[in-house]
Amino acid sequence: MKPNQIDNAWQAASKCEQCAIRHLVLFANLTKDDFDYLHQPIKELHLNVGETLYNQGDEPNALYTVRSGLVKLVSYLSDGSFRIIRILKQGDIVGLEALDNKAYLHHAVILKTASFCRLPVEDIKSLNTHSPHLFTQLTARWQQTMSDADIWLTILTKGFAKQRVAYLLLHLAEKTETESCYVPNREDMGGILAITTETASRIIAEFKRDRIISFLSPHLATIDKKKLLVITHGKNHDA
Amino acid sequence: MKPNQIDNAWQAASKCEQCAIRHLVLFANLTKDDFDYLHQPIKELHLNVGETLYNQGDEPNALYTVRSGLVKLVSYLSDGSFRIIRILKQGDIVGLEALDNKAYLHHAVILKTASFCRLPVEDIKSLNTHSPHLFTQLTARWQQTMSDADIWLTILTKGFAKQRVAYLLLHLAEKTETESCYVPNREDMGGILAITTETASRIIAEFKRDRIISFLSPHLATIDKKKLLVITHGKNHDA
DNA sequence: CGACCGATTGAAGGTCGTCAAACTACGTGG
DNA sequence: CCACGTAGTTTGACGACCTTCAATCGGTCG
Repeated sequence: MKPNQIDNAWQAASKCEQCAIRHLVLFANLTKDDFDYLHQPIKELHLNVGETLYNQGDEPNALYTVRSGLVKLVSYLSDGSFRIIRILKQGDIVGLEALDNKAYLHHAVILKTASFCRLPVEDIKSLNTHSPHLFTQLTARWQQTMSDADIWLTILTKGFAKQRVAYLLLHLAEKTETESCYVPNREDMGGILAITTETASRIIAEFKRDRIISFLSPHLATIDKKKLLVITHGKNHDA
Repeated sequence: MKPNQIDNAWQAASKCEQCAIRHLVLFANLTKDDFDYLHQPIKELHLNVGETLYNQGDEPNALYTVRSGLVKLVSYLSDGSFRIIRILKQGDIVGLEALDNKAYLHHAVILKTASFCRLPVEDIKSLNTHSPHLFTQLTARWQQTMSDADIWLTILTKGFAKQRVAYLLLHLAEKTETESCYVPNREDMGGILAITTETASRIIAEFKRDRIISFLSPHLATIDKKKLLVITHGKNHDA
């Protein structure tokens, strides 16, 4: 156990100009002059599965660019149950609400070992005051976030549980951009899709029997995208 | 039928400095100097129930502040069904995605006779380049939109249809801030809550029998907030 | 008046939640 | 090495809830 996850996770300052995923991140189109407005070098941090980047209600003084891994944003309801609001991958921004100076709105929990760049709110604001470049990127991120949220709302409230699970798997496969696909545990799937763990389990078990999904490890599997796509579209065609 | 809704809806330019709801709108904290960056006076427009402000895919060259009335953002799915993504009231911004220069993401349809201020995208961008005041407001609006979307996602995917209808009515009552409450037709309620028109109708009919809701006109009713609150919280207590 | 649209109600069936139990994997300790 | 406990997954049975399909009712408009 580390006495302080965050402190120990700090790495040497990143060099934004040479960043390998620069095209994906918030600072994508900043000029060399723009970087001079940063008060301190941007720091990078690494977190493991289950660790939290921040909690709901924490004072928000930074936002984070996801360099690798997966993060879930979790919100708890008055009855003790929870809902997973979003899942963020490489290039996404975690904690955009920090710009509004109030409080973080969710718990940000690591799903898959992740690394981040920490962007202090003051720097973002200062940069934005002096340069129009960042505004464009911020607009795009906001737009992206809204658009994602709309898709979730549209798809995840539509159709049978089976269709929703199929869609979720396809969505997660997009995020990883490989043949293998991260598969959340059944409880998290329930939290994402608004179904019970049992229902999630039944459907995943059925997919396994139908060879639609094959687990390589507890949270990693290969999926048959064609079959899943068919399931998302129509009714159950039992072959 | 008007040959062109938009043209005829134009009113004389509004005087932003004297706007009665200035504290609510995007230009809330602009200075007198800031307004000099506007290329043309801000125009106001009025639309009636069923008219559209813009359609999904339209080229986005303006965003709109809701001065009065109600607007629904509608998205159609591949199977022909639709989902209502958000409902916007006084002070909300319609078409924020215009800033990202691509296309409107939804159909914006008037639910209740509404008036808007039209804010050209070029003006917004120009203003933002010259003044930091607008950025603060934009951030706040984005934040508000995201926050609303999260609440919808959380609440509307949780619990029985009856609880969801109850919550929706309370939510709509908040929007109007009076004893009377706008009540969408049953099909729209279905589109919002991801239930069928029949289910929506059954629940509203039951609420009417239980004196929880009383219609003043087809789309206007008084509601018993206490009883509705009880319903949103717990299981069905048939009295 | 008759057509039409939306709201309402009924009946039947399917899906999913609830409660419960068995099973697996994993780590601990005897 | 094996017994044991814990946590997550799977499976079963039952019933409530909601969808589907259909018919009826009420109001408006031509």
